[in-house]
Amino acid sequence: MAEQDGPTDAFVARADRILDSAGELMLRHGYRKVTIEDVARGAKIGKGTVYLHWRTKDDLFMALLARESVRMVEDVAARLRADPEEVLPHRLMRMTYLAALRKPLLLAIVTGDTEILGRMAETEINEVGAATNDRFYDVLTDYGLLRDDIPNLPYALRGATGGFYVLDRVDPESALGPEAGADALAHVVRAAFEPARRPRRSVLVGAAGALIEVFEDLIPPYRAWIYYQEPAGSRPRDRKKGSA
Amino acid sequence: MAEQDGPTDAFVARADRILDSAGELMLRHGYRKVTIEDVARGAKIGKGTVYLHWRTKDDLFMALLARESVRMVEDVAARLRADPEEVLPHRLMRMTYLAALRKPLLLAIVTGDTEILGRMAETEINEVGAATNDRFYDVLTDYGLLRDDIPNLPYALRGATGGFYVLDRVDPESALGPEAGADALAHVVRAAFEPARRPRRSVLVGAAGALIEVFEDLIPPYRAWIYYQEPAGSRPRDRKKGSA
DNA sequence: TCGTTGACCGGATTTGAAATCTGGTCAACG
DNA sequence: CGTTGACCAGATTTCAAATCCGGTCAACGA
Repeated sequence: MAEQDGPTDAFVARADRILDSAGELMLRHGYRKVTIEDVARGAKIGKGTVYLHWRTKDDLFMALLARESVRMVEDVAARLRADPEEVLPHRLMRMTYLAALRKPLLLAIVTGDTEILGRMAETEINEVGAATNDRFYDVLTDYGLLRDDIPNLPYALRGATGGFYVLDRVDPESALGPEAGADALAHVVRAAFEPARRPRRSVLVGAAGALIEVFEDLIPPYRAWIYYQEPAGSRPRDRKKGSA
Repeated sequence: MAEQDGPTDAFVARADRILDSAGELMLRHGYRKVTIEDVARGAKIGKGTVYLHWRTKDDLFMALLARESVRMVEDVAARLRADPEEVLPHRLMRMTYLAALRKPLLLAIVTGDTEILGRMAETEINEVGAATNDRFYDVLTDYGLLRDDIPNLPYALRGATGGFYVLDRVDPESALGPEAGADALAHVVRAAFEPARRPRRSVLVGAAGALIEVFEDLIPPYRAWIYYQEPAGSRPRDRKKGSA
C-alpha cells in the first residue's frame, strides 16, 4: 500500500527540488527568460532528467503553479480546522487576499501578470478548478453564509474583490498596508454578500467541515497531476498540430 | 465680452474637428500607430495647423482624453439635474460604469489600457482631477450619502468597483450584459458604502446641487486647457531634459 | 539493466545596422 | 498673417545573420 504504482518516494522529492528551482527563477526572471537548463542547474541535475518528470516546459511550469495553488488550499483547510469561524466569506476572502500578497506567484496567477506568467497566463489551469469553484459557492450558499438573493453572485463577488488585487499595481501610491487593504476587502464582502444575521456557530462548524471536504477531494488529483505526468514514453501523443 | 481673449470661435470648432479625427484613429489603431499627419488628413487641414493648437502629440491626445472626461462629467451633471436621486452613490457608480462601457476611450482611461493609450497611460492626467475627486467624496460624505465609519473609503470604493471594469477583459467568457454587470456593481456599492437608511429627498436634492456645483467648477479650466494650449510661440519652454 | 545525462538538432528568438518613418520646425505661400 | 508641407534629426521598423533553447536520444556508469 505504501507504493503501489504511484512514484511515491525520492522521485517526488526530486520533483520538488526542480519545482523549487523553477519557482525561484520564475520570480526573479519571469517565465520567458528561464531556461530548462537553468532550472536543472538550480536543482543540481541534468537537463534530461527534468523531462523524466514533465513532458514540456509548459507542463513543468503548470505544475509549479498548481503546487502553489494546492499549498494555499491546504493552508486554508488548516485554518478552517483550527477555527471554523474562518469560513465566513469575508474571513475567507481576507485570508486569500493576504496569502496572495505574501506569495508572489499566487498574485501573478490571480492578476494574470503576463510578465511573470508568460504564456501560462493564457492556458486554462482551471478545468477541475472551475468545478471546485462551483462547489465552493454551493457550500457557502447552502449553509446560508452567502445571501441567496443576489443575481450572478460569482460574477459580482469576483468584480467586488478583483479590484483590490489590481489596485496596487495600477496606482502604487495609493498603497495602504496589506492589513488595511485586507480589512477594506473584508468589509465589502461582509456588507455586500453576507446575510445580515450572523449564523449560529454550529452552522459555521458544519460549513467549515463541508468546505474542508471539498478541498480534500480536490487535492489528491491535483497532486497526482503535478508529480506524475505520463513520462513522455507511453504514447506518441501528437505534439503541435500535425494532420494525418 | 463675446471674445475677450479666449479663442472662442471657429478656432474651437477646428480643434474639435482635429480631436474628432484623433479620437476615431486612436480607437482604430491605438496611440502608437496614429501619426499627426493622419490626424491632420482626417480633419482636412495641414499638418502644421495641428501645432497651432497643441505643442506636442502628447498634448493633443491628452486634450482628447480630457474632452472625453469633460463630456462624461457634463453628462452626469445633466442627469443629476434631471433626477436628483441619481446622486445616490450606487446610482452614480452604475451610471459611470455604463458610460465607460459605452465610450471605449473612457474604458481605456479607467483600465489603463496600454494598447490604446500608449504612453498616455503613464502621464498624470489628474492634477486637478485628484482635487475634484476629494471634493466629490467630501460632498457625498457631508450629505450622509456615504457611510462615515469606513476607513480608507476612497481606497475601498476603488477596490470594490475597479474589478468590474477589468473583469470582462480578464475573463471575457464570464461576460454578462452591461446592465447585469452594472446592477451587480450597484448592489455592491449600495450594500457596502451607503448608510442603511435612505436619505430624505431634500437631502438628495441638496447633494445633487452641491455635486453639480463641483462639476461646474471643474469644467471651465479643463475646457480652457483642452482648447487653448499656449501656442508654442510664447516661451521657448525647455523641451526634453537640457541642462544649462 | 536502467536511471541519468549532456551533445546535438532545428525551429524560435535575438541582434544590430540599414532603411524607413514621424514628431516638430519654419521659410514661403496666398 | 493664418496656413502649409518640405525638411531635419532622432526614433522606430526591418530583416537577415547569429544565437539560443526546448526537446531527443545514444551513450555512460552504477
